[in-house]
Amino acid sequence: MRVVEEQPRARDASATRARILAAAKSEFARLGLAGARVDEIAKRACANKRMIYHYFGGKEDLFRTVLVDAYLDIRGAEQELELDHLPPREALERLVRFTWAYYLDNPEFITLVNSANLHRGKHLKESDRLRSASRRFVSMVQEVLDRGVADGVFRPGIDPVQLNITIAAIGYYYLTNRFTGTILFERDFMDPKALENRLDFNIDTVMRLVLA
Amino acid sequence: MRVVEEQPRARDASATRARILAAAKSEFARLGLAGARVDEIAKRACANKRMIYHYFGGKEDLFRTVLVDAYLDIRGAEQELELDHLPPREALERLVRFTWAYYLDNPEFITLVNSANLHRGKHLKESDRLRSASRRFVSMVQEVLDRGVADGVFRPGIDPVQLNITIAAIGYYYLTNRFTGTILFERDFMDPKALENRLDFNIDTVMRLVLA
DNA sequence: GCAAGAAGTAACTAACTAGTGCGTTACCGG
DNA sequence: CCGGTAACGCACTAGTTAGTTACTTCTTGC
Repeated sequence: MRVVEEQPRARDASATRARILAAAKSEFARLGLAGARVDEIAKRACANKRMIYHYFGGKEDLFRTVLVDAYLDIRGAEQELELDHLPPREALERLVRFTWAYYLDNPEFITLVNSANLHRGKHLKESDRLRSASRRFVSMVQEVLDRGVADGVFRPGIDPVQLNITIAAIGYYYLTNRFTGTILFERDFMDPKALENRLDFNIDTVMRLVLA
Repeated sequence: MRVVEEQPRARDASATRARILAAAKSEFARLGLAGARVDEIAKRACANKRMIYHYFGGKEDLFRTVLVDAYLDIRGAEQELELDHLPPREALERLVRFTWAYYLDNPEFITLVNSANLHRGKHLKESDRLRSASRRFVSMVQEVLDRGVADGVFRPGIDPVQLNITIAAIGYYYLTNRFTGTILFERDFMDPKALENRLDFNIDTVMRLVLA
């Protein structure tokens, strides 16, 4: 029996922290806060459990960090859409498409948000960064609406927050409830054609909602 | 110190079973499958933990029963709407109002569905009762749509499943994410006026979606 | 009125789980 | 090159948790 000499890993604090965060995001998304296991997160991160407590304090603090990161990621991506470079109708359609694509590409985001709300939002209560990022997002949509009204293509008086909620809702609900949906409605919610149909339906819904 | 003589409770299998089920529904809704505690469910049901294993088999089986019951309840309530007695527009508005009111009156339903989907729907996979209840529900909406098209008030070609998903989504998302929503958008999602506004917005959304 | 099964209880267990105490090792500024 | 600090790892613990064993008590059909 030959013993393979294990190299002690080169020390890299930020890389270890990042690996833990990535593993935690995946585990919390998959199993929720209560279902996730600290030992498993450490194992998947190829880090010692002790490091989780060193960098993040504890399971709940790690969860909080994962949540804030996830929200900052989507809010950051939204800012890069450059909706102000597009005519109002195209800008709004682009937002609907982006939201749908983001949920599809980042399925952990949805379950993390569900977990955050299962815990009544207590892990996000005092995050000013998130609040200001959201504020910027709402005013971005407000601007698109204003331009649309000025151009006469959108009807006036639409609340941008309600519109945002609806844009998120019609994509989010379909995807988060795809398992029960697939069972109850006896159609494969994740079939590429079904996904395409849903996106088309959603764009139509939003357009009919705002068009003058 | 006077010892109060405890009456042994009259034996009532179905009542005990029902108490366990009610307590389980509340606990699973509050904390999820992983977060709920069997001991706590027994305690809240004023039942011995052994009875849970006696009546339901185990924690996961209890969860499954809670989920099926919850779905059968909403599907049953929908059947009592008698949409076929109303003109198409009123029928559809009634469905939107009902869905919203049901979520508001049964907040556990939403978190149970979220939990079911976190576990990828595995607890509902082979429930034929749910599938047939859903089928009846879809055809009920289909009929309303058909009548609306025949009357010339609804445009043709609307998929009743997509419509149902949207009607559910715009209420469900607002309510399930009310905690993060309240924090991020800095408005009280549960304020009575806010709830009223949301319902109005949703009715408007659905009507614009279907009207010819 | 009595046998037998059903309802109910208490105490237990084996496995797990978040968190820690404490020692070791690499790296970096001086 | 060396001393201190930050990164890292092992092994443990105290408390939980789902599930069970072994028993008592009530109810009901005959």
